[in-house]
Amino acid sequence: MTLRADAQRNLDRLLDVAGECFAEQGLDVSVDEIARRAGVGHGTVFRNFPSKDDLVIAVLNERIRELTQLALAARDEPDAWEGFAGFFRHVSLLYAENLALIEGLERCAGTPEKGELGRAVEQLVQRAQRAGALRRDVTAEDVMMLVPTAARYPEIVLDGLHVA
Amino acid sequence: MTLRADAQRNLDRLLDVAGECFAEQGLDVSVDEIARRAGVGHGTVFRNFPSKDDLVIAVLNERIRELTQLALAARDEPDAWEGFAGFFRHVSLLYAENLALIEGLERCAGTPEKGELGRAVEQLVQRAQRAGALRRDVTAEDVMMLVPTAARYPEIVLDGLHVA
DNA sequence: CGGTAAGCGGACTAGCCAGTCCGCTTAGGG
DNA sequence: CCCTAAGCGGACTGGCTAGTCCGCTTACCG
Repeated sequence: MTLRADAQRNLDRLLDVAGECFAEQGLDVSVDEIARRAGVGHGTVFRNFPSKDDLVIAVLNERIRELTQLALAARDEPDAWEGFAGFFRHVSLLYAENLALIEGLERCAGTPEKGELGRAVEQLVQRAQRAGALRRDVTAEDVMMLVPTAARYPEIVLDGLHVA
Repeated sequence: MTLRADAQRNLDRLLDVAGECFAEQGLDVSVDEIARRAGVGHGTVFRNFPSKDDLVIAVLNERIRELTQLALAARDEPDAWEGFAGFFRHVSLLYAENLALIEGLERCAGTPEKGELGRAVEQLVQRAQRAGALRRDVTAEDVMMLVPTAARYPEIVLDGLHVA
């Protein structure tokens, strides 16, 4: 079962615009505003996503998949600490320019996307710990919790995480 | 011009209850709920505070004055780094159990209370820096920005701030 | 103890929100 | 090109919010 061409265009545009709105203004933007900026009626939003929450989760899951790709790439860096630190810096930047990540990531607990991200970051953390470069008393979850602050001060937090 | 005894009781109770509500649930609690928990009608809230925002600021200013007292006490600690670190740990705890601080402190920019707090923290920071124990590239403002994350991981962030 | 103004609180308004529904439009297969 | 169902969007609902207002209550002064 495939969508009509115009419907598919609207859906794509909707996800793009919703991503921008949530990033700029946080998850409290009204569905009306998203629909207006996407050039559709808000009825169209609710046909594609039964509730606003479903739209939020769809957008966040896209962002989470991107984070997972970053983590997997960082795992392939030759130096374990540099791989970890590079990932941390990159994610900090993304958080700094995306309110949706700060406000909404915990809503995705339990989704398969969040699980994959968790596993990827865990590998990164364990590799850096085995190399003796990362404090042994932090978990992957701790690391992700530290990112929001780190968004403005990544080097200070990295210094606190580093074993010299 | 002094308040009638019952009116004064209501006002005190209102500030207490509002402080609790904002701490537990954040600044989005409705005025209705605060009034109900304080045992008054919500008309009474708006007689004391022209808008909800005025109530929020009144509550936050109380918290800020408490923080300022902590900073002034920390300045009198014999060891400059321990004074700073103790203040940082204490404030982290307060943030961890008070949503209002996380959500609302920036609203108080410009109030005299916020100015005093800024000056007190600045003294603390400069003393620790003169003692060679605190990174020279952070300002008092940076320190206060780091607290929210530090609420869960104060020792890691302190380690990042410390000069060994 | 009685008069009065300070104080009270709930009914009311206006605005915003998510979510529903249905008559109109139009894409696209035959 | 025409027919039809997929898709559209805006009018509508219901619930929640901050803020207003006024008739009733009660603290407290003389």
